[in-house]
Amino acid sequence: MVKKKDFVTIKDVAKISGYSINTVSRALGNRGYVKRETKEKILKVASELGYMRNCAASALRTKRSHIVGVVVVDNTNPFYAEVIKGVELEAKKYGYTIILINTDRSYENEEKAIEILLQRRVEGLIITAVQTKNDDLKRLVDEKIPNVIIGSKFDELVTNYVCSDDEKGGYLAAKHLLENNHKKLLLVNAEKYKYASKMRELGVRKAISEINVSAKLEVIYSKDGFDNGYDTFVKFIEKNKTKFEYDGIICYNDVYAFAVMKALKERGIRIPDDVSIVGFDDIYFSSIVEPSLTTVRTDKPKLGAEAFRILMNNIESGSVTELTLPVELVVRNSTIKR
Amino acid sequence: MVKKKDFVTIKDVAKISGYSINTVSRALGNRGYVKRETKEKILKVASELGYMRNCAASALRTKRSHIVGVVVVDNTNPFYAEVIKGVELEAKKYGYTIILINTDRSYENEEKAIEILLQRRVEGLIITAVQTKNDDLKRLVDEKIPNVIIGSKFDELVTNYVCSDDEKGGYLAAKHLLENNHKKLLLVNAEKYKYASKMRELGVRKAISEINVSAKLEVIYSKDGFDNGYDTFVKFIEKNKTKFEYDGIICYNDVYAFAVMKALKERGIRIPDDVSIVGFDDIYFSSIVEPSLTTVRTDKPKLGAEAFRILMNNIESGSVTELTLPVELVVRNSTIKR
DNA sequence: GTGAAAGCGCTAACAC
DNA sequence: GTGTTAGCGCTTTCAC
Repeated sequence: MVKKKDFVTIKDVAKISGYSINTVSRALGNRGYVKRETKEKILKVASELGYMRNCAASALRTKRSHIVGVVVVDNTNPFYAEVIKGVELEAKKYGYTIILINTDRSYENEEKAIEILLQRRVEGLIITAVQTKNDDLKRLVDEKIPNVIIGSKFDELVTNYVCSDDEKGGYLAAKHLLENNHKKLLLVNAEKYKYASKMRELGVRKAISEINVSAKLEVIYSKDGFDNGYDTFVKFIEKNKTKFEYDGIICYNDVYAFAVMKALKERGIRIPDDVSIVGFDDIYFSSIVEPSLTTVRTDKPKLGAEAFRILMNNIESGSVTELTLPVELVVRNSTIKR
Repeated sequence: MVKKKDFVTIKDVAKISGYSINTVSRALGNRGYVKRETKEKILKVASELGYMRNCAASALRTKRSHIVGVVVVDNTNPFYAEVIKGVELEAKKYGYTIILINTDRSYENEEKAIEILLQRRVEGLIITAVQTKNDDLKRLVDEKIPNVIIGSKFDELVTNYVCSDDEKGGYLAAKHLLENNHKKLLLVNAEKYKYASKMRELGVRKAISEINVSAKLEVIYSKDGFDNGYDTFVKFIEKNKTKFEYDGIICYNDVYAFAVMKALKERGIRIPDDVSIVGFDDIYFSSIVEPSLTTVRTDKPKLGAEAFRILMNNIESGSVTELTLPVELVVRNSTIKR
């Protein structure tokens, strides 16, 4: 282990400037009474010496680390990437930094991540939950460790939540198709246990019951990710060997939509001529793919930024907030009037 | 500010277990001599009390934070997202966590990010540099603060580097087109000052000089990102009002390639029938777009993982490493034999 | 306004 | 093997 140069401490600044450690601390921390002139002198010495405060030390003393933990399923997923960015940007404004940990959809990893972050004494956690189990989250709530959950809700856990309006989103997607005279819908949903999956399906069904009860709806459920979505969908259409019989497909999210589009193209089924596709999230590539994807847009950076702000409120005042952000339908070229 | 429950400390564990603080510390830290039996008792008490080590405290004492700072241009860029993931995964194995900061392509932000991370006493930094200026990096090197730079090199800075073989990549892309009888190439490159931009262009030129010196090459330079790439390219082809005259386009990266593809499609120029397109990076969506993109694949998670490992080596032994990772051409449907 | 002294939770040296 | 003591760099009383 290479010897590392010691950093300049407040003590060094005190010695050189001739003031006490304490006065230096106050001057540097903009806190308590310090004569203007004294402060200037101290700041000068500090900057000359290249002083940099040691956050770990002040965190230890003040019990405020100014760090928040961010636990996500997968930071390479464009949706989470944007959420993370939202958190990071907002955190920066408040003088906070974020420690990022991926769980790769594993509950055990989620549990471990939380453990690690607590050891680091993060002031709070922002979590996009794996949702297969939630004992780890329950523990946070029980121990009153500030936390915000993004993108899902658990009835049994009273805590801070930030979600998109998933039900409304499902509703808008289905409404768009129904109003454009689609009659045979397929919903390629995520796994049933997921909150967003349930809500989006609810919205779809509501639209049907309101707008056209005679429209047909079939629902299939797929694990997360492009490959799983592709496999599930392909298996489904291969089983129904007869002609492909849907005129509109609503997908759990844009990545699923891409998978569906790929499978359809491979089979010579044209989009949107033969079948319309609607996605969810409006990730970056949705406007680029061919045809560009009609989708329900969620405000991902805002999801992150609001989560951070709610976390701060929770830390400061103990307030508990459930926030649902609006969604909007973005119509592009993957859907058509029939 | 809500009062927060104090965490259990080593002192509490000492009191309850009847051993000294020190013995407890050793037992919990797996360090020094502790009788097996004693250790078990202590661990039992610790777990009953819900003890969790305070990393900030031990970091202060040992001067090892077990944190590394990760500074990227933009975590939502699929390339960086994968690099980050590689770092994070590797860091986890070593018991490290990462603090992530975005710079949004601003040198000032990069400088600030480094400042913040140093205050947090990260053990080292992994940086994808903005490259417009590098005084901040120079400072790191001068002050011997462990750091690894990903994706670019600076002649004047002797430090750790991890890059993909950009020159080889450019070479492979051009070779592929030339060998498939393309004669009029366009390189849509990133800004000239960028390391990867220079190297990739070098590779392209080398291929031409080796394989077909009579092939034409034009180069245009664009700022980063889809929108900039699109604008630059459109402006370029609008200027050349005559018929579009290239039979192969090599793009700085896949995102540029998507932008180019979009602009071409809008003008009824067919890919690959009229013009072939080659990208760089092989991000996730490159296999999904239509037509799927021929591209030079870089191993992004490995770039991150290796950067972390090199950082560890540098911290432990002071070793300085420059690593270039191999690239490979992935041929898909955006290129064709002429 | 400024300084002295205590202590955050932990680990390292050194006794015993 | 275990305990005593000091101290990492900072902030927080509380004197003066």
